[in-house]
This record gives sequence, structure tokens and C-alpha cells, in this order.
Amino acid sequence: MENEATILHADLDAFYASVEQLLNPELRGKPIAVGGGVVLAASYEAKAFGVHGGMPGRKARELCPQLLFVGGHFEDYQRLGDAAIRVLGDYTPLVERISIDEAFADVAGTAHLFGPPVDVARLVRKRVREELGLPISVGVARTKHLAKIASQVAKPDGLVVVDPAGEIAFLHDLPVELMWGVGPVTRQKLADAGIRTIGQMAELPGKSLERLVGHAAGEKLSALAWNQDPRVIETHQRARSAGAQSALGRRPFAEHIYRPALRHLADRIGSRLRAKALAGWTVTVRVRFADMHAVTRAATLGAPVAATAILAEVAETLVRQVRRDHPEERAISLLAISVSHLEKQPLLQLELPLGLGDEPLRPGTRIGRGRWTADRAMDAVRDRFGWEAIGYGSVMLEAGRSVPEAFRELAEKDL
DNA sequence: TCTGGGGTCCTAGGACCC
DNA sequence: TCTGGGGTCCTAGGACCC
Repeated sequence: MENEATILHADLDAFYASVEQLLNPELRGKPIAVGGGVVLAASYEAKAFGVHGGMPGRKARELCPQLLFVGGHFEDYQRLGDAAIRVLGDYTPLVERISIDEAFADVAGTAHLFGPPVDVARLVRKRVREELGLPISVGVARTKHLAKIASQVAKPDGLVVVDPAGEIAFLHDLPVELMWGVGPVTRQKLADAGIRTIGQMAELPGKSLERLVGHAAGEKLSALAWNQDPRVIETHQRARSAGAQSALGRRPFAEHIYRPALRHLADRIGSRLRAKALAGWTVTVRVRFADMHAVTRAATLGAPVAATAILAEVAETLVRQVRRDHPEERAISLLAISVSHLEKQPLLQLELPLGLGDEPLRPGTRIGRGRWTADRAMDAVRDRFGWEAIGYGSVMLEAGRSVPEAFRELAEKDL
């Protein structure tokens, strides 16, 4: 069994852009970008001009003057992404969703029902095309790493099967940046050492690779280059942190700016945590200055927190520390809060003394006055009437303004 | 007019304990 | 007074992924 290619990696092509072209036939065959200030997704027609996700809208327009910017149908993205993953789920319970538009599946145990993995892959592609109207690429291989690379090679709208007998031949001619874990920095380091293909990386002595990219990354990349991938399908993984961030443009580093912004971020995180009965011990704040250089400050508390007001107060204290440490910085461009070391909360939240002044936070600071009841009441109102009904939700809408609220929710991982 | 948002994991140094 | 090593936790920063 282990020598058979039973892992599928399915990846919807240019997902948001494809949905827009599905919903509006006039957009089909044309270069389009979802987003505005920043490109969230580009159609293949736009990619031909060099436009890609994450690119500033202005640069995209320079590359492709006829580029059409379209508004996001965020609810449709969620609906169609869910539907595509459900198609995979029709053939095996072993589905690991990676993001809104991407998932692994292991069909080892269901061949007697649906035929060999290649047949399942063809069926999935056919059904997603016919039932949802979307192109999806699928890679089939013996490991997750090979299946993922195969689906990338298959794009757009293709199917690639890696025969277990030909894995090394398939892998070794490909460029290193197709590997999981090789981003721009590592790609450049490897290029500087004359390494461009996975085969060249495999030939490199392990020690040399570790000197280039560090111990852990070196070991992982070496194993992958030699086609050793120990990862298995994991159907549900617990979240390790929950965070929120907001780009602010360029604003004064002043309390009347960061205080309401932090309130809003704390509110988003707090309500997500409470919805899953989670709380976290460590609060991390990130402040990005006008020159895009960023610093972080963290504090591990004496009790896990999920209350909006507590999160906001801790975050404000940490940001004040940043301001004290960087008095020369006059403007900020982004604020972020993250809560980690999460744990499941018992039903009752204890009332604890609050000890936060202007002095720096120290590990073990006792903190966590309840405010649980008020937060839960607010959460309940929102469950019925929506996020905007109550609270800090609208405070930052005019200030933040970069990305629609709905897009944030798409990016949220299940906690 | 610069440059989104939500995550995971690793490294390195210091504190602290044994 | 000086020397020492291992283990763990914490913080800050960075690379990477979608």
C-alpha cells in the first residue's frame, strides 16, 4: 500500500478571480484582479502580464493597463470553496484542508468503492468543473510533498500523476522554489551557491546545506530533496495562536491612533476565542513603522485571557513599551495583536486581580479580571444581528479601510 | 500613492533551576 | 571565588505558507 500513489492535492486555479469570471461572463478571457489597493488574486490572463497576488494595485496597473479590478464576492468564495472541498470528501474521510481553495486527500482505503486514485482525481476535476463551474488542478502521488508539487506543475486546470517508480526523475529537474519551505530568501541563498534544481540540492552535502539555510530547514530540505516526506494527512489540527492586524497607511505614533485600533483588534480576537471557549497565556504586539520596519513585544501573563478589555489593555501596555523604546519613531503603518499558548477554558472564568500600570510587564504578571459576562452578552447580540450591531466594530472602519471586513473572515483559520 | 491579513515554525540569547 | 553543563521557559526577530 505504501508504494502506491494515493495522496491527492487539489488546488482551485486563481480561485477568487475564477469565481468572479464565473459570476460575470463578461470577465471571462480577460485580465482581471480581485482587490484594489493590493491584488488579492489575478486571473491567468492577468498573470501573463506578471500580475500576481500580494502585488500593489498600482504596480499591477502599470504592468497591465487594461487590467480590470473587480469587487470581491466574499460569500461566494466561501460557499464555492466549501463545495469544492466537499466533493473531495465524497471519496474519502481523510481530507486535510489547507486553506479556502486547497486540500490534501488520501484515497488509499476507498479504491474498492471508487477505483484507483487517478480515476478519483479525474472525477473530482470533472465534478468541480460541471457542478461548480470552476477549474481545479490535482496532483496525485505517494507523498504530500510530491502531490503538492504535482498540482503546481499541473496548473492551470490540469492533472499530474507521479508514478512511484519515477519520483526522483520527476523531482530532480524541478526548480528549488517549488519545494515546500523554499521562499524568496532561501531561493536566493541557494542560487548564490549555484543551486537551482532540487537535484542539485540533493547532491549537496548535508552540512553545506545546513550552513546555508540553518539546521532545521537544512534537515527538512535535505530529506525532501531525497524524497523522504514523513508527513501524513491530518484531518483536524488545533490552532496554536489567534491574531488580527490592521494596516493603517501612515499615522502618528500617538495614543489617540493606536488605542482605538488596538481595541478593535482585541475585540476581533476576543470574540473568536470566546466562540471556541479558548484563552491564551501570551499576548504579542507588532508595531510596523512608516519605513515598514517592524518590532514585536510579548508578555506571558499569570492567567489565560480571552476578554476583549484585558487583551486591549495588555496590548496598549506593550505598545507603550515600544514607544518608550523607539522615541525617534513618529509614525506607524500597521498594528497587530496575537494571542498564543492557547488552552481550552472551563465553563467559569475566575475573577483575578488586575495589576497593570505603566511599568513594563513581567512574566507571571497576575492579570485577568473577568468582564466575561459583558463580552458574552456582546457576542450573543452579534450572533443574532451581525458584527456591526454592537461594540468597537465600526470604530476602525474608516481608519483601516484597506481590506473589506469579509476578506478577513475568509483568511481566518478555524480555532 | 507605496506595499493585506491570518497563520506556523525556527533561531538565538538570557534567565533560571538543578 | 571560580568553574560547568543540561534543560526549560521567555522574548525578539525572521522566513515561509496560503
